[in-house]
Amino acid sequence: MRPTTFWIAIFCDKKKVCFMMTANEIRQQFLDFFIKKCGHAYVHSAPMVLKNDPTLMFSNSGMVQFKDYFLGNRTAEHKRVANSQKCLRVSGKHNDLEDVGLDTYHHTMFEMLGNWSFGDYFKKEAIQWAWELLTEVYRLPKDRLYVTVFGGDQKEGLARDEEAYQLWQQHIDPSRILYGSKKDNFWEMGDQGPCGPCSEIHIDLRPDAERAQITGYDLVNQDHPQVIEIWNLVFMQFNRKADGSLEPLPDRHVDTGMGFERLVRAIQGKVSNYDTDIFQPIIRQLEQDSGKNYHQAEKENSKVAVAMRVVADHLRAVTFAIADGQLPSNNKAGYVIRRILRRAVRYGYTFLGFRKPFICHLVPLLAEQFASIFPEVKAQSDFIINVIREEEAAFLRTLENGLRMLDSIIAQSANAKIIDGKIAFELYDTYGFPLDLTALIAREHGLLVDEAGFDKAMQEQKERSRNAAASEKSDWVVLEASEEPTEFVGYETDEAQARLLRYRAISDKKGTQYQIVLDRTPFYAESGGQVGDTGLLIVHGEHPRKIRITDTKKEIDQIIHFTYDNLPEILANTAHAPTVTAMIDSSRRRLIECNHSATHLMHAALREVLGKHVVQKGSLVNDEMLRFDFSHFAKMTDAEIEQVEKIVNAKIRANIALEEQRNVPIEKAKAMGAMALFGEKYGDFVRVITFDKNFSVELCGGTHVPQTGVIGQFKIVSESSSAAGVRRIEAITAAKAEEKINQELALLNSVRNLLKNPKDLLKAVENLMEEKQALQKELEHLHNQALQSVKQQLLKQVADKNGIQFIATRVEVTKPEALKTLAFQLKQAIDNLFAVLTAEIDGKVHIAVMIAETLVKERNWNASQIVKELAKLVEGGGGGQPFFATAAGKNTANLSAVLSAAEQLVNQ
RNA sequence: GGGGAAUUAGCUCAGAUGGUAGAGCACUAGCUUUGCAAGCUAGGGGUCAUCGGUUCGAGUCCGAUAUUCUCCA
Repeated sequence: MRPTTFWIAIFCDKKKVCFMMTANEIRQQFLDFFIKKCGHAYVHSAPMVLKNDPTLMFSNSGMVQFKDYFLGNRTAEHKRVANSQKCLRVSGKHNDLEDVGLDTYHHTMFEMLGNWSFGDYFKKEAIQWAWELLTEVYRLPKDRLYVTVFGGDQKEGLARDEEAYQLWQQHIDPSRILYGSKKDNFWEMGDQGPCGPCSEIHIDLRPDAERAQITGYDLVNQDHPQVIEIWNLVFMQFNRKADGSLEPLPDRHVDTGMGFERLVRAIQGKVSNYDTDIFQPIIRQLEQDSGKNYHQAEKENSKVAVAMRVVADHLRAVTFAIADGQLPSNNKAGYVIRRILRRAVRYGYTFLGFRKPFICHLVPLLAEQFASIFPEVKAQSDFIINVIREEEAAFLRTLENGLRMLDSIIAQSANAKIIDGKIAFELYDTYGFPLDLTALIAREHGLLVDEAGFDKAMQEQKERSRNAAASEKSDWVVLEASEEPTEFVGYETDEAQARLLRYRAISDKKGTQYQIVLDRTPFYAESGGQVGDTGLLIVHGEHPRKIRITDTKKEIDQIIHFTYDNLPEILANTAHAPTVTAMIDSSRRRLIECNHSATHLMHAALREVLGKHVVQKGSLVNDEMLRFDFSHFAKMTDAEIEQVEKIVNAKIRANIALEEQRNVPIEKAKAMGAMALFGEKYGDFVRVITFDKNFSVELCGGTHVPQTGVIGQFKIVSESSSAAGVRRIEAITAAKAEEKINQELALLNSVRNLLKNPKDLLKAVENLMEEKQALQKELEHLHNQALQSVKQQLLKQVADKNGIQFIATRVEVTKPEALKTLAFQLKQAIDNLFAVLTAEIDGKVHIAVMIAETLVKERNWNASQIVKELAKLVEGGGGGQPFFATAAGKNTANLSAVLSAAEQLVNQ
């Protein structure tokens, strides 16, 4: 990474010309300062989207990727590290998604600059370096800076952080140091885990006149938009346990986080993060595309400015998420991304007048902007653009539907002057219409929305969901303390002796499960798409006991075994850390391995057949099948699918031996041509799986067949789309494939037998279908003809009675539908018609009454009422319209009575 | 995992309260035009997602299934 070395000249303070650092330069100076001057190692940002952490969906701060170091689960490779971490926050104290864009300094996606000490330096250096960087390198005015230190907490029994106070005094006047409460100055990762006092640096960016009136000291931590925290130095020295108590950590760490966007704003002297060169290029593009002016809108306090901020912010979140492999979808992390994108579309739709996808056009700008620090966006920009465009288009359609629906609701509610809260919620729920948008449109029509009703409906829905989820974790029961991560021996063996180190209970609606940690295990934990192993733990002792393992998962690099068996009871009489024999379900594992190795072969084959743009976007491997999602823009043709199958099966027959290399330096692995995935966090050393070094080389932690011949057979069963620009293939291997092929062949055989073994089966079926259609047409035609002749006869029977063209007769037809058709045809042929047609079909009497519209009006006759009267005679019922009605009854003996009753009607 | 909605012609969609399945675009033919673009006229095209139920009668009401969308966790 090289600093971009151009300067932008700008005018500030009207007269003075000063030079302003670009955002890219500011970031680079931070990294240079800690790396070159203070001996830190640079670490690339972890993916913004997390894969193996059940407690968190996204990196929400810089420390997430270092969590294990703080927890003591792993020792750091470098004791001093500096980085810029991509972060995403959509909920929390200040980061509720619905608030972002309303102000000028909160974001969903942001960068967090940080310097880190893992058991190395502590408060002294952290404070000194922070001060030096801000005041000497960035030359921020000292008279605008304030710092806070932890003021102690009686309830926790924690003293003031005098040490930090003393250290700060060496740099800054005591009148600029504030003591803070536990809320502001004691940092915790969550309910449990490492924590400690922190010290924040705040900056007062108000104009001098305002500063003279009220001092910045009084505005620190008061939510003033111009007096803001820019850097938080966290000194981790405690571990919070599940029962709430604190214990000192063996090693003390430093974790600092500086909000990059705010820092840039402070250095560039702007009143808003969005006025910095991080956001301005995007906003300028938006101005061009929408024909609206941002700063004008800002002055007028119009929603146009909010909308541009929302779009500029959300664009970043969505783009980086997709670059890290998280596509918008309908659940979990994917749903968060979808919601963010939709919020941006909504604002663009309502306030910027966009009716077609517009966010996707901004991606190239962003890709260029971050090319040096986060190249993953530029490398995939075509793909990202496609995904965003499709998602935008889909939501715009939904929006239009909702608007139509809202229109009709407004039309119906015009008298009530209020829109039912339940309906507003339905709009929100089904069409993604937020309340404010519904309210806005309602207001334009002079209506209000019942907000209380909306909240109630929302609350009810949340309640339903919560009851369905909710789980509770107990503390770990530690049988033997250990800081080593579990050793995985499953590459070599299916069975191993191990010690049971700790376990805990997890309860939810479905019952209680136990999680188990061993010192070593052959159980593969679900990862990289490969499902976790199942199997048994046998607890040794006088009375050996079995623990059935139903699943194995990773939790921040710990291998966790899951069981529903009652662990406290099983372990009741065992000494601490009992010895167990851990054995996986081997036959299941062998099937999984076939599918996993086949996935690698298929991945390589796809790249050969479709092109190098094919990149894995998701993978599932279990004992039944494999599922593989990859980037590709068109449906695969049958020929392409066939070719992929052919290549994979050829490689299987070639019986290529597995080549497994562990602890390969990542750079070397890449040089070998190994496919690494975006959005996947790799360590410095990786495992490389090769099947023929000229064919398939992948970084992979999963388990594989020893040679490809074991797979036996490979068969693609479906190819479909899973998202915009992403195709999904499902395939089967080994015995499953054989079974499937045999089934299909058997099916084909029985069809062939049915058709008496024709030469060309396909042609035979086609003929059959054509013939059937022709016959159907002909039958219809004949039916019509038959009806025509009946109609001709009926026409002759029509007689004039008192000026009414009357007919009442029984006809021979086979379907009730025919009575109806005849009645309508008679009506078309004869004016002033009064027709009563009856027929006996399937043991029931059917009656149809047709009355000319003129008679309906003149004589006030009603076919519906008449038919009801007539139906009574045959113990039936019926109804219809005034001019035409039908009925049916079961008393066939009285059929003629119906006809004479009809005659009487006319004679009256 | 839970709630809600949608599925009608090749495509995009209408079809209050159950009562003879429709429009626009696309398609075919004829006419108009030097040709194109287009216009006019006529026509073909439907298992109203599937299965079952209620009813004299179901695209419409009820139940199940499938697929898609949507909201919540």
